[in-house]
Amino acid sequence: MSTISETEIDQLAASQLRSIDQRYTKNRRQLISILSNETKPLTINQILEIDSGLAQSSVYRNLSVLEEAGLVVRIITNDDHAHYELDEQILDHHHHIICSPCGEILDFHLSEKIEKALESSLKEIADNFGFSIDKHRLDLLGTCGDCTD
Amino acid sequence: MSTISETEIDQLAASQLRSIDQRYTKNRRQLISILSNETKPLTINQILEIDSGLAQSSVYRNLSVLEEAGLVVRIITNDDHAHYELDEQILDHHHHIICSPCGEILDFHLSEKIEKALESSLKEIADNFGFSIDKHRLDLLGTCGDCTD
DNA sequence: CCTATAATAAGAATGGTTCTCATTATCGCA
DNA sequence: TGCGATAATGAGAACCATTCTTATTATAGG
Repeated sequence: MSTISETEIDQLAASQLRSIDQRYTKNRRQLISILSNETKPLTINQILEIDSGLAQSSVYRNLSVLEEAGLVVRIITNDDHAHYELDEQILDHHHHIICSPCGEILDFHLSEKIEKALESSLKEIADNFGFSIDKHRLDLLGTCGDCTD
Repeated sequence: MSTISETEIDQLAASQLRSIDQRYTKNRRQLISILSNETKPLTINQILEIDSGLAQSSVYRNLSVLEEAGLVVRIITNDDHAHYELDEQILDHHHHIICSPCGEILDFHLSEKIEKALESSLKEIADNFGFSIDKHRLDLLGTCGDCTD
């Protein structure tokens, strides 16, 4: 579930795809739609469960195109399956809380104060390493309530 | 390069392996030794380059055993290859700065102040989600100086 | 409504990682 | 120190998420 409207997402998607010479096709619309109805990152299998009409190979390819367009982010954890969600320009900057036993990923937000302090600290560190920063990610690893029972 | 001595690491390794009914064999000693001479996480291939006498399948299996024993951590990024380094009980708590183009991973430390603030904030968040936390990880993603040239 | 080009989808191929199993090493015990 | 039981090793096979191939279908632009 995103903070901006479905229409705005569509405009953004069309525009960013066009800028890398890609079309905003029916399949790609459907992927954006599925992801924008979720509050958590989905695996390919979860996407196929939601819409069994999609071809697996197309889902892989299109998520990859959407990632290149900066619309979707692929999340890699220790789980076997990658998870996908909308980019932060659509969702807001946030982080992930991951249940190691079941692989489930949920989104969480840091307080603005800590987030800012962290960012300025990270900027300084990157400078010292001679890195240009793209972004940071913060994961909380543990066990969810369901897996504890 | 770790802050505690090789001897202390060996004792820790022997003890923690014993506690999960595993032996501290020659191959496992060699892996611990290789990792303790590094300041950054290594891939399986890098480990095999350092000691070509090791069998790939044994390296995979033993790193997995060492991980179960809590001595080694496997780091998954968007890179194709997993990276391995000694656990934080040996190395100190730290985070990773990752070069997306070349896959290189370096260690960095956050100031104690920010680290503490972050930890208490994360603890609160985990409680709200009904999660028991194992640990957190913070990655800085960007491009290193070598890949910028 | 054509034509050129891009997207689709089914299945093959890829490749990092895990598994299998015959051989070798190690521990506990007498 | 030697023996027997059990664990570790390593070469190669198997696995499986992901990527690639290619023939077919859809789309944009004139």
